[in-house]
Amino acid sequence: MAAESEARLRTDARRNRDQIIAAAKVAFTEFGPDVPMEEIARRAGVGVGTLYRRFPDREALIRAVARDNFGAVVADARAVLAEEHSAWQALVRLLGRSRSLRLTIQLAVLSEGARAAVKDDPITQRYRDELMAMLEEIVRRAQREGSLRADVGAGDVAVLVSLLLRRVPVDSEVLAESMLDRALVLILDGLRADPGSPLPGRPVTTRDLTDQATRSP
Amino acid sequence: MAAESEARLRTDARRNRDQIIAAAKVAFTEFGPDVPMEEIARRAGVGVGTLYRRFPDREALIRAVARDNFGAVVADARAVLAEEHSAWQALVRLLGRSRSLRLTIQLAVLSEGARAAVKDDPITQRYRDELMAMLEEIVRRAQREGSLRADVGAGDVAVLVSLLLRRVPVDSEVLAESMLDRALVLILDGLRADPGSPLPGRPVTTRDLTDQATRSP
DNA sequence: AGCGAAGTGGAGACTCGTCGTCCACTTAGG
DNA sequence: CCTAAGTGGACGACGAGTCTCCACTTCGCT
Repeated sequence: MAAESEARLRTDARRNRDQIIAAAKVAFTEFGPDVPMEEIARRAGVGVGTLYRRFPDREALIRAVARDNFGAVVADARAVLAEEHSAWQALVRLLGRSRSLRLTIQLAVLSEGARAAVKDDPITQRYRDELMAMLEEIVRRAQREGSLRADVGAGDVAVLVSLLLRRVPVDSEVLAESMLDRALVLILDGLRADPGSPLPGRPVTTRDLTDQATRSP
Repeated sequence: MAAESEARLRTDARRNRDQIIAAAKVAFTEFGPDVPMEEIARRAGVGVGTLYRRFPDREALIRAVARDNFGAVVADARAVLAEEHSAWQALVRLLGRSRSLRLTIQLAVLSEGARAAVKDDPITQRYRDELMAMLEEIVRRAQREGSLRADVGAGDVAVLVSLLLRRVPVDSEVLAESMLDRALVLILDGLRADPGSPLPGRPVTTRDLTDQATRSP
């Protein structure tokens, strides 16, 4: 349905639509999913009218961005998984903080509103499930190959990444980037296989994370 | 001056003032420093009028809360530093995610607005400097005793803690708590002394963090 | 126990930022 | 060259939050 109406777009309209999504990606990453619609329109070089014509409300836009972005991340992850034979290396590459992964987490995990908007979109849902499955697969393989500590679950990894990928309010972009690069390495070292300290509780699974909305017993 | 006017308060007024600060602490921790003034008043069991009479605007309230809270954290840290002879243990205890430490970071590091409000308050400033100095001291001692990896600075530690202490939007409080407990241990393991991976760049100092506002060259 | 100064609460006026519509105008493309 | 498709941005509506104002209550002194 959406695909149908999109396909029939006049070429200039199609171009504008793409620009809007691209602009929204950047704006969402930068300011979060509450950024004013007008800001997005401005960055896309279109009027708000055009934006609203294409996406009747913020939710629709968020959904479109989420699809686009989740798709990219899934493709990325698949590629990494295929190329890298060391599961640990795959994990490291996956967690390398990329723009799109950051936005994905922003939309899917943090931010109440965006989560709600995305929750019921079947396409995004499929992507998310696939992503989680891949993460679990990597964690399992890395543990089997002995590079990842055995007492963590994929959820633990996800929690750490989501902590790391949140927007940091530091003025200097460069400084922030390098700080986070270091933090990532430190965190990865904490995940390395060798006792270190015993972890409290039981491993966090991906289910633990996704169930958060359903308030299961 | 502030102290003078506070001292002259009628006992009931003084009580209300204390309740307001207590309520604000909780509300700030829970919703961030933008929580509506009315919400704070409600929790304190007073009217907004009373709130505004005591604190002419949000900034004034934030300043008062910051003083109160920083003071507590500093006292805490001092106690830990005195009791614990292992610097590593001191570090572990310090980073144990306490309510007040969380609020402190919230106000002093995250949140544009609060940072601005607090920046020029000399009392808070002194507390902050003292806290930073203590952290540096601990890091130095822990490195000398060989428990903390040598290639990190106090700033690295601060960055990790601030990552960890941000509000996590998970419905189940209990689950969130236990997840973060695990994340903390994982992060601490990454800080442990033993090679692991080489860190990129140079150690982040506390100066790197505090200079963020002044955009130095 | 009476009195004035100190303190209170909350209704509502006001501000501000954002949304989303509407329509006169422009443009793609047959 | 014509028209259906598309555009932009001014503008009214609106919700959330701030802060004032003042009739009323309470404290605590004598």
